Amino acid sequence: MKKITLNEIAKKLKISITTVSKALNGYSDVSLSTKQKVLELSRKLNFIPNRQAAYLRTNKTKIIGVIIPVIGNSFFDDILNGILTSAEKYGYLIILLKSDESYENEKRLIEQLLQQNVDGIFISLAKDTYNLEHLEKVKSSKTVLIQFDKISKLMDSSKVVIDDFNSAYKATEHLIKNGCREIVHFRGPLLPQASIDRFLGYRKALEDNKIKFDPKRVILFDDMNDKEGYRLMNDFISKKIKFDGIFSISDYAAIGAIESLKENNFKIPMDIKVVGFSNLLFTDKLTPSLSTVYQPGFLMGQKCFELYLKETNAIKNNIKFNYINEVVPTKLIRRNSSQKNFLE
Amino acid sequence: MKKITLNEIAKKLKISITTVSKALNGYSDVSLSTKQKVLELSRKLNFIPNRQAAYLRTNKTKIIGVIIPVIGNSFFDDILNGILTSAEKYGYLIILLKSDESYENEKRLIEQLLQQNVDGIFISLAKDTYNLEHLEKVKSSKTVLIQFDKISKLMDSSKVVIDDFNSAYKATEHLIKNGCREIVHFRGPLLPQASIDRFLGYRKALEDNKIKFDPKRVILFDDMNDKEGYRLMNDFISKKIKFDGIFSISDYAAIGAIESLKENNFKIPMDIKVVGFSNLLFTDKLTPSLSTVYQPGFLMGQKCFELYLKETNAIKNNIKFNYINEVVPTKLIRRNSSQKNFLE
DNA sequence: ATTTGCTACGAAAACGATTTCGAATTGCGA
DNA sequence: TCGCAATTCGAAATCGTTTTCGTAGCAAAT
Repeated sequence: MKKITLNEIAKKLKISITTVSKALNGYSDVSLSTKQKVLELSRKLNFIPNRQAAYLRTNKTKIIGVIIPVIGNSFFDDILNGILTSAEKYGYLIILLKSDESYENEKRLIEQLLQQNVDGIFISLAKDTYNLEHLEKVKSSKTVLIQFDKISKLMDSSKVVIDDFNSAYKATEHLIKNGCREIVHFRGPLLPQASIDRFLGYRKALEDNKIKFDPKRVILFDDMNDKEGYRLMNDFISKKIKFDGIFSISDYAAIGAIESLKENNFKIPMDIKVVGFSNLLFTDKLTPSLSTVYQPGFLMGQKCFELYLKETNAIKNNIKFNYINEVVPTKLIRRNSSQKNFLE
Repeated sequence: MKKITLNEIAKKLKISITTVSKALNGYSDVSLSTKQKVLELSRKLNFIPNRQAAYLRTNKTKIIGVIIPVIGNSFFDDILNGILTSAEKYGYLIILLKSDESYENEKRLIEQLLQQNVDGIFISLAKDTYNLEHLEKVKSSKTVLIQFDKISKLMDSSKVVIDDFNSAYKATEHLIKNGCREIVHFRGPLLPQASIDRFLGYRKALEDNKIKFDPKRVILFDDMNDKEGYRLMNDFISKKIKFDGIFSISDYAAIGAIESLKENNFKIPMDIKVVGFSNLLFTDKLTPSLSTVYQPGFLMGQKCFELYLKETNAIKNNIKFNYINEVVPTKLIRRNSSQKNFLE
C-alpha cells in the first residue's frame, strides 16, 4: 500500500497539487465545491500530510527538544507534564532527552536536536556543565533556548526558576523558629546555581538569627540520592559534631539521612528536625511525614512553553524581545519531621 | 547567519554536492584528499546536516514515538529510562506523548506521530481503549508497532509484558501463607488486560488454597490513586465485612488504603496484611514498608527497543518475521506490610 | 468597446539531502 | 599506440510539500 500524497489526490480529482494543498490549508482562493471534494477524498484515502516535506518549505518543525538531567525524579515529571500539556495545546511535539548529568552527553544531544531542526530547546543543565559553548551554538542557530530549574546565569536566555535563595532562607528560618540552633546543611554539587543560591539562603538565615555559621556543618553531595544521604549522615554522626536540625537541598538525601538517624536512635523531630526540598511523591506518606519546600513543577513546565511562544512570536513579527526571567513561587510545607512540640 | 548546506560546502570547494555528501557519509568512491578537505571545511563552518531533507530520500526518520497513559508514575519512568537509553545507543530520538488515559487522545496522538513519519510507535494503552482502529492504522502505514505493559491481546504486534496472572497468584499466595484467609482485592478498571489477568491470578490462588472466592471482597477502581484507595477503603470498612489482607493491583491504592486503615485503628501487618504492585519509589521507606511486586521497568523499555530492531531488520532484509511476546519476570518483594510475626 | 475587479486555479521554483548511473581521468600492460 | 580496468567525480532525478506570481474567465462599470 503506497503512501498517499497531494499528488495522488490531485490526479484523481484532475486538479493541481497547488489547489489540493490550498484546500487542505484553508486558503481562500479555492471554491467551496472543490474544497469539499478535496477534503472528502483525502479523508477517504486516509491522506496523512508529510511533516518533514512541509518543513522543508516552512522551516517550522513544531517540535521542541527537552533535555533533563535524569528520568525518574517526580519533580521533573511534573515539569515534563506541564510542558507536554502546553505542547499539546499548541500543536507541538516533544523530543525528550536525558543528559545523565553529563556535559559531554548534553553537547551531543544538542547536536542531535539541531540536526532535527527543532523549533526550540528547553534545558535543565547537568550538574557538571561549566562550559556553555553548546548553548551558544543553539542560539547562533536561531533556535529558541529556554533554561529551566538548573540554569546558568552566565548564559543569556529566558529562564524559569524558583527563588532558591528565599526558599532556602524560609526553610532554614522555619527550623530556627522551631528551636534549632545547630543546623546541618546538605548542599548539592558545587557548580549548579541552585546549589549555590540555596546555600547562601541558608547562611543568611543563620546570620539574621545571630547563629554562627559553621562550615563543618555543611555537607557536600556529589549525587543527591537516598543512599548518599544515608552514607554521609552516618559519616557525620560518627564525627560527634552536635546538631539538632537538617536542611537538605534534596528530599532524596533527606530521606536517606532519616534512615540513618533512626538507626542511630535519634528521634525525629524530637532530637533532630529535618526539612527537605522538592516535595517528591509520597514524602507526605512517610513516618514522620517530611517537611519540604514545594516547587510548582507543572506550572514551571507551562511557563517554559509560554516563554517560548513569546519569543518565537516576537521573532516572527520582528519586534524587539528581552529575555524573561520567570521566578515561580515555592511553598514551605510544614509536616511532622520539623514540628516543634511533637507528640507521637 | 545563514544555515550551512551541502551546497555551500560544495561551492567553496569547487566540487559537486554529490561528492560532499559522499565524503560525509563514508562512500568509497571519493579520494582521501577531497574527503579530508570536506570534513575539515564542514567542521570549520559548523555544518549541521538536515535530517528532514535526508528523510525525504531515505524514508527513515530514526524517531520513535512513545505513548504512555500518564506522566509521573515511577514505573513508567523506569520504562522510559530503558527506552531512552536504548534509543541513544542506536541513534534514535524519542517523541514522548501522554494519552491521559483517554482513547480519543490516543487516536489523535497516533495521527500526529504518523504525520511525523516516525519509524516506530511504542504504546501502553489508555484504560478505556476498546477500539483498536488507530492501531490498525499504524500497522497499515508500515510503521512498526510495539505494545508494552497495558496491551491488548486483540491487536497483533510484538509485546513486552509481565506475567500478570502469576505475579498476582504469587502475591495472593504469599498473603495466604502468612495467614490471611479473607483477602480483599483492589481491582483496576474492567477493560485493561492486566487488570483482568491479575484478578484471575488472585482468584486462582484462593481456589488452589481452598478459600472460597467472595465477589464482595473485590473492589473495582476507576482511578488507581492514593485518594481513591483511601476513600474506597473507608467505604469498605463501613460495610463491616471481615477481612485480614489486601492484594492491591497498585501501590498507589495500597498506600491510600493503609492511611485509612491506620485511622481506623487497624494494625498493619498484625491485623491486616497488604501487598501492592509495582514497587514505586519510596515504598521501601514507608512505615510499614510496603510489600509489593517489582516489575523490571528499565528492562521492559530495553526489550521494547530490541523487539523494534528485530522487526525493522527483518523488514529491511525482507525475511519473514513473527511477532514476539516478551514476558519479563517479576519479583515479589516481601516487606513489613505483609510480614507474618511482626514485632514493632 | 474597453477597463476594472473578482474568483478560481495552476506552473514552477524552492527547501536540502541521497543515490543511480554514466563519464572523465589515470595507470598500466600488451 | 591502443585497450581496459580502476578510480574519482558529477548531472540529474527524486522525496512531498508550500508559496509566489500569473492568468483565464467572467461580470460589472465606464
